[in-house]
Amino acid sequence: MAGLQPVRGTHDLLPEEYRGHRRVVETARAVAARAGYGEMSLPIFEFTEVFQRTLGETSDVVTKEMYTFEDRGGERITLRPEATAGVARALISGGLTQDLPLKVFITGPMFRYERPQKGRLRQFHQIDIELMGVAEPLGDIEVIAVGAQILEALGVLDRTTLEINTLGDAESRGAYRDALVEYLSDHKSALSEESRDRLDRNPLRILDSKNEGDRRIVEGAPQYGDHLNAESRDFFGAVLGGLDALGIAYVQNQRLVRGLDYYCHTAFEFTTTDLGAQGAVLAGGRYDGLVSTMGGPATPGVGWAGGIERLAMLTGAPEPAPRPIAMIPIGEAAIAAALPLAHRLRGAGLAVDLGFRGNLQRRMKRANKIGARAAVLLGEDELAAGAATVRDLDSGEQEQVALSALQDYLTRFR
RNA sequence: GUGGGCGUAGCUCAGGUGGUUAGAGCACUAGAUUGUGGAUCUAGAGGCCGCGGGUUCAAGUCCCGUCGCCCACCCCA
Repeated sequence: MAGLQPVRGTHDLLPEEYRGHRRVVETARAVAARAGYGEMSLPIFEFTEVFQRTLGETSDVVTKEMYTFEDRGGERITLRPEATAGVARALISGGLTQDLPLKVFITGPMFRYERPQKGRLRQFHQIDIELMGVAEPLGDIEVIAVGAQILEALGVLDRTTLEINTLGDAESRGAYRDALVEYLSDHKSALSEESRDRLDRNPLRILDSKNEGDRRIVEGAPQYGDHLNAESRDFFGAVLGGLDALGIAYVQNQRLVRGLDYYCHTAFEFTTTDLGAQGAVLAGGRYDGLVSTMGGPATPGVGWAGGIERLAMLTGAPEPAPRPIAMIPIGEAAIAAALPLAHRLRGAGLAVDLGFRGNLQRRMKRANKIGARAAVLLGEDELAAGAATVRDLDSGEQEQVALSALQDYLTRFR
């Protein structure tokens, strides 16, 4: 069976599986639209710097997961690993800073060069909303609330836990970072190799370590909460207060740190234990520094991304496809007549299947196989009478219907 | 990048300690049934047993390598 294979970590989405994806996307799109988030589409590749600068030179995504290549003009191009940086770039290059707040919904493929496993692919799909130009905690609350509402609409909210944390503002983050580095340096020899490596480059990530020894050391580490300045504490308090007011349950998790460098203040993740090791199903946070690090005017932002594959797995079997009506001509004359008839009925909004070959029995079998709701039999007798025999494939009952009344009659099978 | 498991028909899988024409179920095609589907029966088609090398009189089976898939670490959506 060697030969043609899909590229590792990519996946064909056949119609049945794709219905599950569509349900996620359509639900999210509708919920987001009600909150005023309009859908936009972005290029799936950008200049490499767009991601390199914004995601942070030390993040895993940038250091080892980007699909980067040189195009024919010698430009360094990267397939987008996430959507937020692209929105920020569009905001700046498209002059949208004059029209804030910007509220957008995005969906499409993302690319990360990782080792595939359950719920993790190299080409995967996300839904994503971004709110830019709002510095108030009300923005964080709305964005999280929309996420929760989408999960609710998908029927999976009660299978997730909202974990939330604050990274504070730049001042708090700096103060905490200093305290953390001081503490960890005292235990440096006991840290795992990887964590020792992170001590200089990205110490906050050590809090996230799953290494046994590291975890024990982290237990005694200074708490984030103790180093927040008053402003950051108030901000976080307001966010939590808003969630309380909306009845959105959450768990504070001081170890929740975002992998991408541009986050500040609120960080959150809706997680599940039902998908194996890849538990994050919808995650995001606030990124007030992003637009300015890209060279644009200081513009606050909040947003999240949700994994469509993971959400689709969680929602389970997709809804069955709508049941068509099978058009079954018998004989040459009927075949000639069936095509325009099917065309007209389709034009009127009915789902009509017309097979390409076969006798009556074959076509009936096919009708059954595709789950047709009814069969429209068209033979010599019917043609002569200007009618068709319509058979209800569930009950087995059938009756003759004049062609002029056929369209009306068939609507009962929708 | 690191570990573990697995690669046999379109799909799900059998094929003790090597032994000659490689099997089943589902799906597919045809017929039983020339204007009536689902059920049943009959027949048929479908395999470089992932790939390459090695051991052997003999390899789907044992050994080495390689590629791929899955799961986990890591990271995240």
